[in-house]
Amino acid sequence: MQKAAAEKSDPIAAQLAPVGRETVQDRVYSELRRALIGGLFEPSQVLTIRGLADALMTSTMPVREALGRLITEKALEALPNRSVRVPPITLERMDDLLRARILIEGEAIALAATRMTPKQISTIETMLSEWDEMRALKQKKDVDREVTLNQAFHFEIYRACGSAVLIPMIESLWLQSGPCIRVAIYAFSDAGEVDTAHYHRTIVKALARQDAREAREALVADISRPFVFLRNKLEADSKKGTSV
Amino acid sequence: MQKAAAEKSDPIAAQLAPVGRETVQDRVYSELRRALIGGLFEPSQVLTIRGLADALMTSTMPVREALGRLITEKALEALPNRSVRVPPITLERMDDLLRARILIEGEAIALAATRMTPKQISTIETMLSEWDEMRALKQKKDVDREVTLNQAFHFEIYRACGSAVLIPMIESLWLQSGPCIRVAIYAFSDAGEVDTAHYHRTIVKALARQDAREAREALVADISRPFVFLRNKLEADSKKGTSV
DNA sequence: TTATTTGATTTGTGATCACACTTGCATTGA
DNA sequence: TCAATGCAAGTGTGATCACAAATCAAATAA
Repeated sequence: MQKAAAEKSDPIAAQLAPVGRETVQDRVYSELRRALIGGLFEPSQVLTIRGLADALMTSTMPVREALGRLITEKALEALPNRSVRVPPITLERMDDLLRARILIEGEAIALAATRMTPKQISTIETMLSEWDEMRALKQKKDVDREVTLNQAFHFEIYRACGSAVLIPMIESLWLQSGPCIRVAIYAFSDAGEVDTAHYHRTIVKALARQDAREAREALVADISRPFVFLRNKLEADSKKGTSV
Repeated sequence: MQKAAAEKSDPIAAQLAPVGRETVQDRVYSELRRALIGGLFEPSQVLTIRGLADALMTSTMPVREALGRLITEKALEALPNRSVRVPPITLERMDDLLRARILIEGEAIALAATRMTPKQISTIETMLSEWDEMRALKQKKDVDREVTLNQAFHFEIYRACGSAVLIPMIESLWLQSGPCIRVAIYAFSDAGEVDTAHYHRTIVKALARQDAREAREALVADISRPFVFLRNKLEADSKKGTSV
């Protein structure tokens, strides 16, 4: 067992090649998670185990376990028929989600404000310029990249709060609001330009000053935007037609 | 298909006998959940799929899916060996859990304070007297019943907050702090009597007055107790012996 | 034409099997 | 005596199968 001997004598190499290999189940779970946060599935869409298994080139086994996990996180919904779908959007649910996000992400950024290192601050400052880059070549909106960049920015901050309890809850909330957000972003592009970078800049300034109160307020403004926008849109739509 | 016809013509009966039967997986999941919240497993205990399957008289399939779900909720922990255990108790984790619980359960009870109906208030008032009953025959402390009653009291309140997002998060937090709580309750009984009913009575009074602020403060006092108690105990223990 | 029924297909669930990896213990060697 | 080696039991993971329930479609009856 030369490999084990090498790991024992060289703990650094052991860390570089961690013993825990990635399972198929984890890959499927991450894949579905990414798709949900990015809003690649649309609300009320029904997912089948065999369908996903074919799409992900694996058997049904890893898929059903991943689906079960996503259901417990309320990222998916189990219908009484035993079929699973991505939860539909309702006004009540949106308000509920936004309130929870304000509460928890607000607390996380307040904690982060007092704990972020200069290095971490400069990391999120660098991210700001990426928005400018993206705006420079704004011939076509790259929604995927917007979502990814926005997510990276927020979680870089949340990670700094140092709470192993809050962060998974925030991930769960993003998972649940993913479908709504994607719809809202598409609605944004119809309604003209909206400057996410401006909101993020305000957040960075507050964090640089270690001003927890300002940071929280700026964050609330940032995450509220898509929700209030989508809410207005849905209410306008329901006025025009009686049906949803 | 007379059954389908009956359901279609009688939607009430359909609700009384919901089509979704309980699966074995759900039963296993609930069982493990209950055991964890009740603290029947001790911290750092390793659980095996086949062992649980035998204990629950089923095959490995429902167990592995239930374990996967509990791992995503951070109620259990996946070690790099691929074995799963109930997470060990650390001071950092306890503080982290308590802060999150104060934040979220505090918000839930504040919402509930403005929404609870007189009927709901009287329900939790009834629960208070059960504590007195239990204290009457206090020859032996019935920890299981204490845990169950405490849980029923709190969730009767949380349900009234009307948030489909906050309640699952609270359940997840209870799942995570279950093992700690059990340890703390046993420590309580060593340290003499502690009057849970007194704290609950204060909460009920505040809720009856629809005083959200008072209710939140009383709740914080209630849920903080086992944590600060256990914290003191752990710190005292670590002073006596260098090892944990 | 419309509503009902019947049959075929699809789908989720649970059990079992095969494989790879880990763990623990006994044997062997220095 | 002690460390290293090798074997055996145990464990998690993924695939496949069997079965029951649900869904859909065509065919039949009113």
